[in-house]
Amino acid sequence: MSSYCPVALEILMNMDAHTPTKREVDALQQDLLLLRKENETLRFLLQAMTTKCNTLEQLIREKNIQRHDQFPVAQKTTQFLVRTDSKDNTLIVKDGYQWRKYGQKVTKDNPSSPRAYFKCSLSPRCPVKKKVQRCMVDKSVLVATYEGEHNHDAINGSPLGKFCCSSSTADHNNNNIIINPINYASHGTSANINNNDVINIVSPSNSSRPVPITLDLTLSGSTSNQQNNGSAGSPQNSSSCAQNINCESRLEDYVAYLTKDHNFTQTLAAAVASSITRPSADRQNQ
DNA sequence: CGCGTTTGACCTGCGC
DNA sequence: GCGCAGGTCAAACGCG
Repeated sequence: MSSYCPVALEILMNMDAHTPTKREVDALQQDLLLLRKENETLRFLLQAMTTKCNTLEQLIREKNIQRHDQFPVAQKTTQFLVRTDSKDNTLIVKDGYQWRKYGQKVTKDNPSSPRAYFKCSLSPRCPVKKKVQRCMVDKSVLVATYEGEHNHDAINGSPLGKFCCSSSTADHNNNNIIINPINYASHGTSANINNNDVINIVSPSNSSRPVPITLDLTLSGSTSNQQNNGSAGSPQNSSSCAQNINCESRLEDYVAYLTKDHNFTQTLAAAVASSITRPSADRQNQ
C-alpha cells in the first residue's frame, strides 16, 4: 500500500488529543482522494479479471462444442488501443483504411464519450466495421474495435488495419501510438467485448511519478495464433512490451506474474477489504 | 453538387 | 410483455 496511509493514520490517531489544523485536514482530504482513486482503479481490475474468467470459461465450453460439432470459424473481432493527443477530441483512428461513419451512440458504461460506428468504404463489399470510443480510464486512449476481415488491401499497408499484432507500435505514418492489440474470437458473442478489458494502473509504489501500466487482459493462445496465421503480420516487438505485462502469454502467466508481485497482491487485498468494509461509507459520500 | 458527418428515429436482442 | 441499451438507418446539414 502507498506511503500516505501511515500519515493519515497518525493524524487520525491524534484527532482526539487536539483540534486538527487546516494543514492536517487538507492532508487527510488529499489522502482520501488518493485512496478513492486507487480503490476505483482496483475495482476496475477486479471486474476485468472476473470478465476475463467468464470469457475463458465461455471459450472452453465453445471449444468443447466445436470438438463434437464442426462449427464454421467465427468472425474475428480485434480490439486496439490507440494513444492519441489528449487535446484531440475526434474519434479518428488512422489505420490505413477509409471509413464512413454511420452512427454515434452514448453508451451506458462510458457516458462521457460517445461510441462512433464506422464501415470500411475502401471497397463497397468490404464487411469490416469499426467501433471507436475513448477509454474510460485514460481519455487520451482510443479503443478501436474491428469486426470482420478486409477483403482488400490497405491504402498504406498499416499494420493496425491489417490486424497485425505489434504491441506498443508507433504508427509513424499516422501519429498514433498503438498501445495494445486485443484479440477475440467472438463466436457471435460480441457482448464479451468490454472496455473493462483495458486498464491503466498507476503504480502504487511510485506515487511521485505515476507510471501507467497497460494490462492486456485478453485471451492469448488459440485466438492470437489464429490471428497470426490469418494475416501477414509482423512479429511481436518484445522490447516494446516492457510496460505491458507479457502480451502473448497465457492467462496462467498473468496470474503467476500478478501473484508474484508483492505490491499488487497487497494492494488488491487492501482494495477488496476496503470494498467490503466501506461500501456504506462510499455510498454516503456519493 | 457530391461526399462525409451528424443526429434523431427506429430496430433488435436481452433481462426482468 | 415491457423497458432498456446497443446497433443501424436515413434525412438533414456542412464543407470543399
